[in-house]
Amino acid sequence: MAVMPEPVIERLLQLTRILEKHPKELLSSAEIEARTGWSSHTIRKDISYLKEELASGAGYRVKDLNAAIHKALGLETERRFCVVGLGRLGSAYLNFPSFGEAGFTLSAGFDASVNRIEILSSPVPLYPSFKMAEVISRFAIELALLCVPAEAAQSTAEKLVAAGIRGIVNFAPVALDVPASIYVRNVHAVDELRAIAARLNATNEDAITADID
Amino acid sequence: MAVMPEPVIERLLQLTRILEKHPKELLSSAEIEARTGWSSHTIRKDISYLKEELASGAGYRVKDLNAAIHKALGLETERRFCVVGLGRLGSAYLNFPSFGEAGFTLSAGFDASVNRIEILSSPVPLYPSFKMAEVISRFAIELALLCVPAEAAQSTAEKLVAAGIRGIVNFAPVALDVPASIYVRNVHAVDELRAIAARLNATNEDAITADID
DNA sequence: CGGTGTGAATCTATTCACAGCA
DNA sequence: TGCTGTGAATAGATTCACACCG
Repeated sequence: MAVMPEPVIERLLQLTRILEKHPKELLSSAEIEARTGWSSHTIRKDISYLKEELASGAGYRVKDLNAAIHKALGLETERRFCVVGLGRLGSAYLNFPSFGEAGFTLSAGFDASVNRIEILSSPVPLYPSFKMAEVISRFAIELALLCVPAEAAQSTAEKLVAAGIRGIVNFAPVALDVPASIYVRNVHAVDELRAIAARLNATNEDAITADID
Repeated sequence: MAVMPEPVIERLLQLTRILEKHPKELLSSAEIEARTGWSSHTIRKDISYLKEELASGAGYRVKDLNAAIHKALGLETERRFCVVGLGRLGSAYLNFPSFGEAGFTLSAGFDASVNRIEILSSPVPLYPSFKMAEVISRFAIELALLCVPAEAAQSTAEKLVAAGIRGIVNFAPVALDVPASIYVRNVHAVDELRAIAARLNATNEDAITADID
């Protein structure tokens, strides 16, 4: 199989969101274009990487397509994760629905403050931070949502890496410095606002340039 | 000026995070490579789009570089935003620090439940959802953090668009269907976990393939 | 026909190589 | 000498065009 380009993976991942909620049985590449802005060519090409029989004369069979993407991207394997840092954001994720249905099992929560752990009610066991290494290896936890304050993010990330974690979703607004073998995805509301602001700005500048021409 | 490619914008945006925290006065493209994994060539090329004098024989002047990126990407203009949906996640963002220092002003919070609004303590004024259109236009709010439950996301997004919002950071795990002129950035913990899982999987498959060869 | 599947062509981004500057 | 700046070369992703299938 030709190796799947990075952007293709990102799009297929997003596509599953649409497939999950799609009410009808079939969905054509043209409809996906209208919904996402990606050209129907791109979508057909993306789906062709799956190398499966998914079409039916009038579009893709939604269920089969979704299953094929899950299979190709390895989303079928159940994976365990933990939430580190149980402030407002972290405790919000402790109680977030929809992890389970996506094949992710929340196995533990950690916080530096023993007090905080005792106060919080949680559907999963909570531990003080010093037990991180032990708990992560005992339950074979592979992924972490890092929700500690900015100051603590780097040192906590290092502890996670030492404990054998394989991927981190970083909610703290700092760039983590970890080995290249660890997968990090940054999620910062501020960065997202900035990304939109940069685009609003670009749009305005284009308009100005167009006026001058 | 040659138009700045999309990926360049993303990288420069991320780079500001590193610059903000960098302790020294100078930073070379080689150091950035070690920190981010992007090749020093790519970084120099990216920075060359800024068309400014930023080097000093031994690397870039951190402060100047940061300022130049802010200028080029239009991050200097103060922009107002609101938080829509004040459940656990939304109320966590009401109290998030670091928006202000990045040039974003939180101007309002909205929730469908009047009760909830009265209970919450908040540093900014809170309104019931039916006042969204009025408040957004009165305060010239451009951006929104959408933190409502999945079921309400689409209809709320439509109200935001009608109210004149220009960009949405969507925390609800659904793909929004909005006009192409509205900038949407999706932030879903589940999707980030999936993206990491897909990569873990790819790594394993490569290992297996390598064994076979 | 109204769709998909896919090599080939085009367009875009990254990498290279080396000139030039402190 | 060490590092940036940038046109040119390479690699990579998207788009196209058309064969093919239900």
